[in-house]
Amino acid sequence: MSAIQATRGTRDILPEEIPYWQHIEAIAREILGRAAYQEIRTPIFEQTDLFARGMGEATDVVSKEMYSFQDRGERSLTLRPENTAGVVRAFVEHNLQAQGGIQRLWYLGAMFRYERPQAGRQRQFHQLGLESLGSADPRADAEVIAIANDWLQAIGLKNLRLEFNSIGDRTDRQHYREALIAYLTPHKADLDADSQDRLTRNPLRILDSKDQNTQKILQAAPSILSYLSPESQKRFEQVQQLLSDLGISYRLNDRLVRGLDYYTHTVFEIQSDDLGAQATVCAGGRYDGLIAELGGAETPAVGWASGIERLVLLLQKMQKPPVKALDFYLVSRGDRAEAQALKLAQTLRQTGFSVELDLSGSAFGKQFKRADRSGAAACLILGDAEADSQTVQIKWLASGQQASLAQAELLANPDALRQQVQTAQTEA
RNA sequence: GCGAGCGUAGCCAAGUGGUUAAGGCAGAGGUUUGUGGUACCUCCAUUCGUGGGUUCGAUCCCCAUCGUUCGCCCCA
Repeated sequence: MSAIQATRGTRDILPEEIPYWQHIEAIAREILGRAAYQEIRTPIFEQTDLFARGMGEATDVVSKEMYSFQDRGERSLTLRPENTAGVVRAFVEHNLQAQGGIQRLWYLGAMFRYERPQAGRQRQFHQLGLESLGSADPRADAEVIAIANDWLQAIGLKNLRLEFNSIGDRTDRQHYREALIAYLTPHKADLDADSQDRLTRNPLRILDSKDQNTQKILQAAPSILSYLSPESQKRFEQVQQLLSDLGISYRLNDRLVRGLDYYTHTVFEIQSDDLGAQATVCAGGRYDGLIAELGGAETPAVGWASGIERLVLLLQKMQKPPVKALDFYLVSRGDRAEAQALKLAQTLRQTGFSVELDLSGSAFGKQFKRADRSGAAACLILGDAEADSQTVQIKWLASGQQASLAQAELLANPDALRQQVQTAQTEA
């Protein structure tokens, strides 16, 4: 009888890995909070139509990567492949724009895409993202990029690079699209098979083909930047100026296009070279048309999303996980002592200390061995002798110093005890 | 969806068509029946992802399947 395994493309995040996640999330909460962002939690599944309209029917994500199913009421539902559409849906549904000003929202949660699993790519994965809804000001673009930058830096990641581009508004892009098709059509026979197919389906995406010959042909291709209207050009330059003023370095990449249809003007990716084929850890841009597309008022917006698994992979490559800080490991042996040990553990916990209680009942020698491995600052020892006299032995594991004191005395001055624990922990 | 590699204990890992599947780490017990981090001893896979086939016999060969890794596609 074989045991059931986690399904393909999903995985368990075991306690050993959790410190990395908590580190990433804690810093995000801090930095997003300081930037006046508020958390939003939207459903994990939505009506299929929301994603089809939001991301574009022709995109790969919609056409072949969605986890869609019918529920018992015959509704077509889809596990969210990304969360911008869901956040925008909530924004429109609850009329958040009526609250005035701009809405700054962030989210964290599981996303689902039916793809072939690979390093840094699962079918269920987690994204942390933000959406700044309601401002067309170039400062909004620069602000969201600056927040991403601060966050990734505060996490401790190095060697990241920001790729930055503008794809203009719809009209700019239409003109460019025509020019690109006009340029590539004579070379069609020399393009790789995928690119030939994309020439009619989604020509902009030919730009990031990895095929060498295609890239060679593209060297002389027209640039999107030559097709920006004067207004689009101006806002592109403004965002760049703001980034420079903030001291954020970026690489202009006029070949950077994004896979989802809703982007306008600013698009960017933050990439790492340490992840193999999945280089992008954070990506986003402006999406001025999406909110109206989904039934809301015409509202400019900009945002990004970041894949947590990829950040965890990068962190694991560069640092050891933080060791858990345990204050006390409590060993006990004998009927009276064991009964008292639980009470003592609870009292210490209620006073604010962390305590691991050894439940094995095995020989003291074994319990000490576990105490040592627990990483605790001190071992508390409770045998029947101590139980009878209402005392406890405290042994500081790093120094080996041991003392006997009344249980009441241990808790008489929590601040002093906390001080001792901290001293022991910093020494260890 | 396409191509290639891999799958031996919790982890790392050797191995061979033939009655008993190395080793290391971790774990459990003991030397030490109330004192850890060292040392020594003992234990820890009727079984080699799963199912089928070839064979007198398969962990090893073949097929299928599941999972995984790398690349493509695509994306965070």
